[in-house]
Amino acid sequence: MKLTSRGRYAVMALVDLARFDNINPVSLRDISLRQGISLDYLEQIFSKLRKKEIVQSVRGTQGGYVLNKKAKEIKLNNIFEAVDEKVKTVQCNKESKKGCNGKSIKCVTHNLWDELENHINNFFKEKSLEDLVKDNIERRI
Amino acid sequence: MKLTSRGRYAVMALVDLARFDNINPVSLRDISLRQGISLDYLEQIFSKLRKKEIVQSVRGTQGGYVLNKKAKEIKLNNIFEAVDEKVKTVQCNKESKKGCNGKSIKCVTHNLWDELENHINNFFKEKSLEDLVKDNIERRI
DNA sequence: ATAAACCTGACTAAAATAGTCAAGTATCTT
DNA sequence: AAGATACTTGACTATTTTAGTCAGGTTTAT
Ligand code: FES
Ligand code: FES
Repeated sequence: MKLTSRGRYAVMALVDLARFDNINPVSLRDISLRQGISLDYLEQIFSKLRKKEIVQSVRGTQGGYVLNKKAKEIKLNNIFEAVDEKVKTVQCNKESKKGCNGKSIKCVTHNLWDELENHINNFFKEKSLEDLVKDNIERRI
Repeated sequence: MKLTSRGRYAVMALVDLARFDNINPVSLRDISLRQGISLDYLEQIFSKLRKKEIVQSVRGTQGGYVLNKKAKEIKLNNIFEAVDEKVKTVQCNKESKKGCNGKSIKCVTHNLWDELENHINNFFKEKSLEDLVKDNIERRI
């Protein structure tokens, strides 16, 4: 199981944004430079974040992005959902002969993976962007 | 983040094995049929499980595999480790200019991913094969 | 002997990921 | 009005990983 870059970048970028958007919108170029993430890739990611109303865009010179909610109200699971970083542990193939078909037949481990999925998602639901920013400021990164 | 088939199959197969190895070794062919997993793929997986001493093989006719430890002592993290299903959340690229280089420079989210990794691994360390078998018997699957 | 079952390594196809590239549009500054 | 900055979109590509196949063994009970 691994975390994809897309998910990781989304969180990195938003932590950056949360720290610097107090005065002016933050341009993706700045985030790109500070966090070492490809500008083009950031654009893809922010397009998704905007559609899910996690950030707001400001076009034109001096434009950029701003958080669309309080950092406290943005949880990790919201971010991941927005960028399609979903936790998927079950198989449950519609048309498998044996085992994982999800409906009538559940494989011997189905419940286990369900538990795991919840376990992970709980972690994401608890953490807010604000928590992350605070952590960072404390450690002076 | 998703669980790979290899990891899922390894656990499915071992749960099956744990239920049926009391009298005779269990052949991969039987597991393949019961769980709907490709025999060739199972062989790859069991080769790894054997090397990590989670199962023991019995060659020849009527051969098969047997658990090498008590089901209670086999934890999920042992299984995953054996089949290289590792949890990887950090990036920490050795040679990245900005951000994740892991040594001197840690990106703004490094600690978060570390926490996540621990969170997930704790789940794996707690669950034993015995727990899973019991669950299954209770639910009469 | 022979069949069942383990053993091994190489090979391949498909999917997902991590980007890149190109051609815009909107808005601020001068 | 011109130019620069920065958002917007969609298509395209390379790389990597995963999942699975295949072929050719060896061991051992009967
Ligand atoms: S994971 Fe859902 S039935 Fe196997
Ligand atoms: S994840 Fe370790 S430095 Fe970014």
